[in-house]
Amino acid sequence: MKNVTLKQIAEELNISITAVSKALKDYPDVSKVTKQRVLDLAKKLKYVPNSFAVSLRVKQSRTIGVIIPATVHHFFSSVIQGILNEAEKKDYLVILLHSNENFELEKKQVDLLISKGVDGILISLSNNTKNLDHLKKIIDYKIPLILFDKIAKSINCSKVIIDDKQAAYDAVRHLIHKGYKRIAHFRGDLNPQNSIDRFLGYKQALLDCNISYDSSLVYLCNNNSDFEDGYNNAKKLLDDHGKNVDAIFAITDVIAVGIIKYFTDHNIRIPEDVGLIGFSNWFMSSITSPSLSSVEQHGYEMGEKSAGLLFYEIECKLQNIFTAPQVFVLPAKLVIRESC
Amino acid sequence: MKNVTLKQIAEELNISITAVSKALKDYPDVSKVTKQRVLDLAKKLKYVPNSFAVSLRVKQSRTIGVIIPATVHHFFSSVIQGILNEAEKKDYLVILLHSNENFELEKKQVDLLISKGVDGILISLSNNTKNLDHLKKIIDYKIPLILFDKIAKSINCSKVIIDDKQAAYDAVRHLIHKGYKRIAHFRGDLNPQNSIDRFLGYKQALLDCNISYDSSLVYLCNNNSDFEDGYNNAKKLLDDHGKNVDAIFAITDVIAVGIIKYFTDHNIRIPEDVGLIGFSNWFMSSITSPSLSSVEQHGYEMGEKSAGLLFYEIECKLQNIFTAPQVFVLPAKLVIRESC
DNA sequence: TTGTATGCGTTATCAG
DNA sequence: CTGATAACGCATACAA
Repeated sequence: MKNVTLKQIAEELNISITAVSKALKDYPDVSKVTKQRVLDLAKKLKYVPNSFAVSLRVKQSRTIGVIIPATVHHFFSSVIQGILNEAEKKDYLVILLHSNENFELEKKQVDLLISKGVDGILISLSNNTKNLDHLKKIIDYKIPLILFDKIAKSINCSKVIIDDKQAAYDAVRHLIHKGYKRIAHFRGDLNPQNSIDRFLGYKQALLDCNISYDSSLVYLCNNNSDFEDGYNNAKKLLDDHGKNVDAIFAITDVIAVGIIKYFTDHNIRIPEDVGLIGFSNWFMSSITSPSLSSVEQHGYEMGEKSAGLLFYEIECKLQNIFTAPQVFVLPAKLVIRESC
Repeated sequence: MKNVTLKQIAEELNISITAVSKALKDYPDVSKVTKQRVLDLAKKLKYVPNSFAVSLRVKQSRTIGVIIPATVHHFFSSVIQGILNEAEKKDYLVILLHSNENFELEKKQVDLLISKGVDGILISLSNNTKNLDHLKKIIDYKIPLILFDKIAKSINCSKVIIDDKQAAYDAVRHLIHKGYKRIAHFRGDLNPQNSIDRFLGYKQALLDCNISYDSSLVYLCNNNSDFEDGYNNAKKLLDDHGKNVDAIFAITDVIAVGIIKYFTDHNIRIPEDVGLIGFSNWFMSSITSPSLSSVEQHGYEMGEKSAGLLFYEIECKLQNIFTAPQVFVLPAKLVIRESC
C-alpha cells in the first residue's frame, strides 16, 4: 500500500491541493459540497498526512524525548508508564532513551533529541553527570526541558521531585520514636541530589532528636548492584559495630532487601534485633519477610506530572506565553510495615 | 539559538547549497578546499541537519516503534533495555508505546506509528488481541514488522520467542524427577500463546511420565494482579485438594511469590510440603525465602535480538533484498534454587 | 569541480 | 469560495 497524498486526492477530484488541504482541516472557506467530496474520498483512499512534511512545515513533531538512567528499575518503569499515559492523552509520542548512568551517553542522547527536533525533553540525570552544558544547550535551543527525580538544582528549568529530605527525615524519626537509637544509614552515591537530600534528612532527624551523628554508621552503596551492596554492607556493619547498632535506614528498597537477606541468613531478627526502613516502596516491599517499611515514591504520578508540565510548557511556547520555571514537590508517604 | 541551515552556510561562503550539502556528506566531487571551508564553518555554526527535511526527502526516519503490553514489568523492562541498546548501536531512535493489555489501544498505537512514518515496528501483543487486521495493515504498508514474546502464529512476519512449551516441560519434569506427583499448574490467561504453550508443556511432561492429567489441578490466573492471583489461588488450591497436592508449576514468578507468601503465612513448608517452580526468573527470585526455582527468560537478549532483526530487515528493504520471515527461538534455561 | 533545477508533501498567503 | 504560488530544508539528477 502506497501513501496517498493531497495531490492524488486533488487530481482525482479535479480541484486544487489547497482546497483538499483546507477541506481536510475543516477550514471555514470551503463549500460544504467540496468538503464532503474530499472527506469521502480521503476516507476511501485511507489518506494519512505525511508527518515528515507536516513537521517540516509547522516546525513541531508532537514528539517528546525522555532520558532516564535505567529502564530495568521499578521506579523508572512506573515513571515511564505515567509519561506514556499522559502523552497518549495529549496526543504526543515519546522517544525513550537511557543513559545507563553514563555521562557521555547522556550527552549524546541529548544531541540526538535536539537533532531529531523533539518538541520537549524530560530528563532524569545519571549519577555521573557533573557538567551541565548539555542541559544548557537544550535551553539555548529554547526546547522546553523538565528535570524529574534526579535533578540539578542549578539548571533554570522546571523540576518535578519528591521531598527526599523530608521523607528521609520522617523515616528516621519514625525509627527513633520506635525506640531505636543507634541508627545506621546505607546511603547512595555521593553525587546525586536525592542521595544527598536523604542523607541530610537522616542527619537532621538525629539532630532534632538529640542523637549524635556518627559518621562510622554511614555506609556508601555505589556499586550499582543494590542488592549486593545491601548484603555486603550489612555484613560490614555487623563486623564494625556488632550489637551496637539497632536500626538501618536504607536509601533504596533493593538495598534493604539485601540487608534482609543477610540478616535472615544470620539469624538476626527484624525488627526485634534491628529495625529497618527502605525507600521507594516498590511492590515487592509488601511481600518480603518481614514486609518492609518504606517511603512511597509515586513514580507513576511523577511521570504523569512531569509530562503534563512539559506539554503545558510546549503549548505556552507555541502561543508565545512566558512561563517561569516551577518546581513541583510531590509528597512522599511513609508506609509502615513489619520491619520497624 | 536558531537552527542553522545549509542555505546560511552557503550564503556565508558564497557557494551553492548543493556544494555545502555535498561537502557535509563527504561526496567525492567536491574540492578539498571547499570541503574544509564548509566543514569548518558548519562546526563553528553548530550546524545540525533538519531531520524533518531529511526524512521527507529520503523517506525514512531512522526511528522504530515499539508496542508492549505493559511497562511496569521486569521482563519487559529488560526487553526495552535490550532494544534501546541495540538501537543505539545502529543509530536508531525508539518510540515507545504501550497497549495496557487493551486491544483498542493497541490498534490505535499501530495507526499512530504508521502515520508517524517509522521505519519498522516491534510488537508484543496484548492478551486481549484477537483480531489481527492491524498487524496485516502494517504488512500491507510494507513496514518491517517483528513480533516478540507474545506473538500471533498466523501473521506472516519474523518472530522472536522463547520455547515456552519446552521450558514448561523441563520445569515440570524436574518436579517429577524430584519425586513430586500431584502437580498443580497456575496458568495464565487462555488467549496468549505463551500461556497456552506453557500449559501444553505441563501436560506433555505429565503424559510422558505417566502421570494422569487432572484438570482440577489447573488454576486460572487472569486478574492482571499476579501476586494476588497467586495468593488467592494458593488458598483455593488447598481448600480444594488439601494434602493431595505436592507441587505447583506457576506461570510467572510473581504468581509464585504470591504462593510463597500464602504458604509462609500458613506454615506450609517449601519445598518439603509443596514444591514450587516459577517462570521468568526476574532477579527477585533469588532473594525470596525460600529462593525460587524458575525459568530464565532472557528478556534483554530478546529485546536485542528482536531489534537487531528488525534493523536487518529494514536495511534489506532499503536495498531491495528480499527477506523471508524467520522465527528465532531463544533458549530458556531452568534455574534450580531452594523451592524444589 | 560546481551549480541549477526539481521535488519530497504540507501549509499559508494572497489574489482572483 | 477557489486556487496559484511560495516556503519549509534537504538531496540528487543533470547540465555547465
